Amino acid sequence: MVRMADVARAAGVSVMTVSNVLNERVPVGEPTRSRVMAAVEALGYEVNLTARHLRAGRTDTVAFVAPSFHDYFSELADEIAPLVEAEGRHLVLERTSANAEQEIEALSVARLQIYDGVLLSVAGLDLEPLERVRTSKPIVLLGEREVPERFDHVRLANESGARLATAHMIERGSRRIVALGCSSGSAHAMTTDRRVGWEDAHREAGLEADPAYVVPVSDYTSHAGREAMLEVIASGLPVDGVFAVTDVVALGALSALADSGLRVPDDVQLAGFDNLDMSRFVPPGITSVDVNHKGVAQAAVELLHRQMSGWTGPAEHVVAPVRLVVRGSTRGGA
Amino acid sequence: MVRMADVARAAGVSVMTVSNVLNERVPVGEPTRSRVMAAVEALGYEVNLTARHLRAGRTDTVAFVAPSFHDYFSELADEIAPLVEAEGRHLVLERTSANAEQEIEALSVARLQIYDGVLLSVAGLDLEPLERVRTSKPIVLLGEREVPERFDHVRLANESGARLATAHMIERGSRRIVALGCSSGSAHAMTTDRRVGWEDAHREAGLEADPAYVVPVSDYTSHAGREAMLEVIASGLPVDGVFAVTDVVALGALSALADSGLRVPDDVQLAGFDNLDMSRFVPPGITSVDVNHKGVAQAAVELLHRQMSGWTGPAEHVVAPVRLVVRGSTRGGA
DNA sequence: CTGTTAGCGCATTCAA
DNA sequence: TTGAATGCGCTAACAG
Repeated sequence: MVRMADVARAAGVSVMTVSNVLNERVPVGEPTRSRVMAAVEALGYEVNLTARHLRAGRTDTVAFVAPSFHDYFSELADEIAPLVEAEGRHLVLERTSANAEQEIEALSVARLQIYDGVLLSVAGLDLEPLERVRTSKPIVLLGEREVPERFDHVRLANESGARLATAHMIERGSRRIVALGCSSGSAHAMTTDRRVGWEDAHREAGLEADPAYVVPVSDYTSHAGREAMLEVIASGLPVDGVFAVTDVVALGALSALADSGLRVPDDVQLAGFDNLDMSRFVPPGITSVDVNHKGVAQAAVELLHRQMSGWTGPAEHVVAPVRLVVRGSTRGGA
Repeated sequence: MVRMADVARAAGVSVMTVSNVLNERVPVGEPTRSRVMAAVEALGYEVNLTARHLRAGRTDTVAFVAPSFHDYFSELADEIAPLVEAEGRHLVLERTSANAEQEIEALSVARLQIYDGVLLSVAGLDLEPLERVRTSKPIVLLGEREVPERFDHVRLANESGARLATAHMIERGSRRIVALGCSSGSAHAMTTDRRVGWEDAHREAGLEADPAYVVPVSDYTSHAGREAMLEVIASGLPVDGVFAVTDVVALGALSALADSGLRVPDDVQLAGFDNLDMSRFVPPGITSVDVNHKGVAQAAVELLHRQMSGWTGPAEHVVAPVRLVVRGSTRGGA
C-alpha cells in the first residue's frame, strides 16, 4: 500500500502539500503541483478514503436502504442516483431484505453513521427500532406508512391513486372489482390506504364496496398475486375488475386470468400500481398508477440535502402526487 | 458523539476493556462485562466503524458493483446477499450506471479499497481501466465478456443457452428465427456468443443461419426490443420464431408481436434468456434460458471467499451451466 | 504558497 | 483478566 507520505517523499514535498494538491483546497504552485501529480501517477497512489473519513468526518456517500432492489426500488434508485451524484456524492444501495427486524438495529444504527446521509425505505421494516434511532445523521424516510413525526418523510398519494384506478374501471363498466392485495385493517399502511381509495371510488360512484372483494395476498410477488386470483376465480365470486395493489401483483393476476380463460379487458378489467417499465410491454399493457419516481426522488433528495446543509427546522412530510396511465388492460386503453 | 472513552469512564474501566467486551476477543470477567454493557446501553454508544476500519484494516463489507439493479442484477443480488452474510459480512450495492467509463476509474480504484472484497459486473464496462487496476483487493468479475486472465471470473454458458433455446424452436417447427439483440461481430461478448449458439443450433439441424436474421437492438430494454421487432415485421421479412438476447428484450418483442396481430406461439415462437421472475407470469409464459442465479452467486462468492482467505493461486474462470425452461411462448410449453 | 503540529476513534501489542 | 502506550492514514488549523 502506497501512502501519502510515500508520494510526498517521491515529490520532495511535505505530506500536507500532497493533500492540498489532491483536494484542491488551497492554491498550490504549478511546478509543485505537477511534481506531486507525477509522483502520484508513478506510484499509483490512491487516497485512503477511510482515513480521510475518520479525519474529515465525511464520506461524500449517501445510502439508499431498501428491502431489495427489484422493480420499484431499482427504478427509484435510477432516479435518485443522478441527483445525489450531482452534488458530488456517491450513492450506495443497502438491502434490509430477509431479517429486517434485526437489520435496522444491527446494521443501521452503527452502520448508517458511515454515510453522510441516508434514504431509508420503511417498507417491511419494524418502526419500533426507528423510534430509538437517536442519530443526528441526515435521514429521510420513504414509504407508505406512518412514521415518527420527527423524520422527513416522502410517501405516495396512495388513496388518490387507488381511487383513480378504481373509478376508471367503474366508469368503463366494472361493478365487481377485486381489491387484490389490499387489507382491511385500519392502520395507516400502503395496503389499507389503497383499499380506502378503492372504497372511495365506489362511494363516489354511488356503489357499495363489498368487503368480500378485499382479497389479501401472502406477499407482494406475482406468484402470490396469481395464487390469490386463482382462488378468487375458483370460489365462484363474480368478478369483472381487479385493482391490484402493485404491478407485480397485477402481473400475477393477469397470469391467473389468462389461464382461466378470462379475457382482459373484455371479461375482466385490470389495473395495477407503480407503473413499472414492464407494465407498458406486457400485452395488452397494464393500466397502472404512475408513482412519479422522478418526483419522489427529487423530493427525498432535496430534503436530504437540506439536512446535510445543516437545516434543523421541523420535519416535512411530503405526499407525492400520482396519476393514472391507461393501457389495454382496461377498456378505453389502446 | 459518544466515544469508547466515554463508555470506559462511565464503567470505570479502560478503553481497552470496552473494546474487548464489544469484540469478544479475550475473556472478560462477568462483573466487568455487565458494567460495560450497562454503560453502553445508558449512553447509547455505537462503535465508530470508520475508526475500526482504519485501525483493523477490514470493513466486513463486500460490494457488488453492477450497472443498475434492474431485473437480472437484483435477482442475482438476492442470491449473493445471504451467502455473503453467512460469513458475517455485509453486502452493499454500487451502481456504475451512466458514466461507466469514468466511474470505474474514479469510483472503483480508490473506492473499492474500502471493501474487503468486490464482485464486479463487467457488463457495460470499459475493460481498459480494469487492466490498470493493480489492487491486491479480492475481486471477482461477473459477466459475459473477455476479461484479463489474472482475475477470477464467472460467466454464463451463453452459446449453450442460445443453442438450447433455438434448437427447441427449430424442433417445434420454426424455420425463420430472428436473433433479436444479437450481434455479428467476433469479439467475445454476450451478444456474439449468443448469436453463435443460435448459429450452432441451425447447423446442427442442417439449416442455414441467415445473417439477415441477426437483428441488433439499440439497448437492452423492452422498448428497444419492441422497436426492433416492429421494424422486422414492417420490413416484411418472414418470421416464425424469435430468440431474444434477454427476457427484457423478449418482452418488448412480445409486445410488438401482439400489436401486430401475430399470435405467440401459433404464428411466432418466442424465447428469451435470463428466466426472470416476470417471464413465468407474462401470458402465455416466456420460454427462457435459466441462468441459475444461485449457481452463479455461489461460484462467485466462493471465489471471493477464497481470495479473502489469502489464496493466491491462479485465477479461475468459471462457466456456469444453464438450462432451458419451456413455457407457453413456444410450442410444447403449457 | 508550504510545512509543522496535533489528533480523528479504535484495536494491536505487550506489560502488569 | 485488565490497562498503557502506540499508530492506522489522513486533514484542520495554524505557523512560517
